[in-house]
Amino acid sequence: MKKLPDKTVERLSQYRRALLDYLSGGKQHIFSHEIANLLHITAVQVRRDLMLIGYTGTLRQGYDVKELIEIIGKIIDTRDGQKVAVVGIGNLGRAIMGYFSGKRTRLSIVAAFDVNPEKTGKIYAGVPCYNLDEMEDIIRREGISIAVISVPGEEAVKVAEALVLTGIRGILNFSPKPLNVPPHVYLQEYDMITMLEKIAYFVKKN
Amino acid sequence: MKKLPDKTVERLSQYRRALLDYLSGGKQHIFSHEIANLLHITAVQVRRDLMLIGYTGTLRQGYDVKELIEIIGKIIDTRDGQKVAVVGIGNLGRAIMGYFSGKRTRLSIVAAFDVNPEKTGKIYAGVPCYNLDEMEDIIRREGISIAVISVPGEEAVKVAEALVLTGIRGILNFSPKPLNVPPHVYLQEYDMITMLEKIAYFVKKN
DNA sequence: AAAATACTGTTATTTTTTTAACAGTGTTAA
DNA sequence: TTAACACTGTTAAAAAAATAACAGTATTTT
Ligand SMILES: NC(=O)c1ccc[n+]([C@@H]2O[C@H](COP(=O)([O-])OP(=O)(O)OC[C@H]3O[C@@H](n4cnc5c(N)ncnc54)[C@H](O)[C@@H]3O)[C@@H](O)[C@H]2O)c1
Ligand SMILES: NC(=O)c1ccc[n+]([C@@H]2O[C@H](COP(=O)([O-])OP(=O)(O)OC[C@H]3O[C@@H](n4cnc5c(N)ncnc54)[C@H](O)[C@@H]3O)[C@@H](O)[C@H]2O)c1
Repeated sequence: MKKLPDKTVERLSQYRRALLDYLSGGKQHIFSHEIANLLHITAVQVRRDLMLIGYTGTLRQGYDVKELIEIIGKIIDTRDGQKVAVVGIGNLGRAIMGYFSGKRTRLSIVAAFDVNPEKTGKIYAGVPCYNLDEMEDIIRREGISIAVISVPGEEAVKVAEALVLTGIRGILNFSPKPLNVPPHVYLQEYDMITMLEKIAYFVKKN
Repeated sequence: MKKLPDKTVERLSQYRRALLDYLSGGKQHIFSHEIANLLHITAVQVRRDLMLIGYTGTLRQGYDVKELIEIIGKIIDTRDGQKVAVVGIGNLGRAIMGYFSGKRTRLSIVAAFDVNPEKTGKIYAGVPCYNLDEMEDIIRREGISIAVISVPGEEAVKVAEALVLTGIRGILNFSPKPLNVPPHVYLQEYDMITMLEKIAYFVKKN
């Protein structure tokens, strides 16, 4: 299938979670406008996204919830799930590890890395924390494809370079330093200060 | 001035931080392509953004760094800065508080709210944590205009409704529940699982 | 059985964002 | 003093995303 638009993929992930929730309410089918209500978007957008993935509902009945969840899974997930590493087990890194632990999902955090000897060797949220030296080995051995960077800004650039060398395929960067990675590595940056300053701008009365 | 595009505002925030960094290197002026290199974007985009804010550099010299920093400040910041509250002092909430503490910026976290009596009454990263009951009072009294939501998903919708009633003007939501706020409240959602699943999709070999 | 209704799927349009093209201009080099 | 150069600022074009328009169809209502 042709690559889907970025924003459509984001919404598919959200549809799936909303639908899993909805399933527990016992209903088997759902209309586009109902999905739209769950996410506070429009029904057109939902239908357009579903069109793009080639899933077609039934007239007057809407979409089969289980089927749709499954289809979305086929698009997003790999057969065996993908493995994730967190680099930098500070306050944010630990919050992330804690948050993911126990969530059943096709994405599992299987390794953490840090340089602080007080942290390496320990287990955080059930996941071992290794020294940065071991990163390449372990990422290759475990087949980890995605990394989360939560080291201080000054370190992030070096860490990203090292990650690229390990053959990682995707990076989620929480440090405020813009990273530069080759095109075969999918990079998603999230800079909290930028987001807050953006809000500040739009909130400001002129 | 006319409202700037969303993405331009994001980049302005990033320009400013990159420029502050650059200033410490002692240089007074900077070219568009140098700014571009700092953020790993293109020089055209930089020049276009600066055009939109009406700032004009000098030929052959580029932009005056201090001046540009100041102009961006005029656009993003308010005279007295804006006050921020964090609702939900769990792992993520505390990480955020810790991260912001001591950063000199025009955005300051001045209050935290939680429902857990073990947390309320305490000070986190220099900021008092109040009971949720007091939220409306304190937000109004302090003139807090921006809130960060880091409560569990099930609570987020209620919290957001309560926040809207306090007269808050902007919300940054970290819970995975999509929120619905009136148009005068600027909402920015950040759903970490969605972002990771998006990466998973683009990283997946087909 | 005709008309109204309530949906889906798709194409068309609009809006937003990025990228490209290029005219203008002071500066250096020939 | 003319040509080449190295920049900026702006307009034009392209790409991405959201929104609107609408045709198609099974079902219900009249
Ligand atoms: N805490 C937050 O809420 C928050 C918010 C926004 C952005 N951030 C960003 O996330 C990053 C981490 O923030 P934090 O609050 O967790 O910081 P922190 O100082 O608590 O943690 C940083 C961790 O990274 C480790 N580290 C340092 N250099 C390393 C390296 N080269 N390789 C591996 N590990 C290394 C440190 O030992 C430490 O454990 C920073 O870039 C920060 O800007 C954090
Ligand atoms: N921890 C992470 O890295 C992470 C990552 C992604 C998303 N999130 C989201 O952020 C939110 C918080 O995550 P966390 O890991 O900090 O969870 P947490 O359970 O550690 O903390 C939640 C906090 O919210 C408080 N709370 C509960 N109901 C409340 C209410 N009605 N009003 C005020 N406070 C209330 C709790 O007392 C607790 O202190 C969740 O929605 C989670 O999905 C967290």
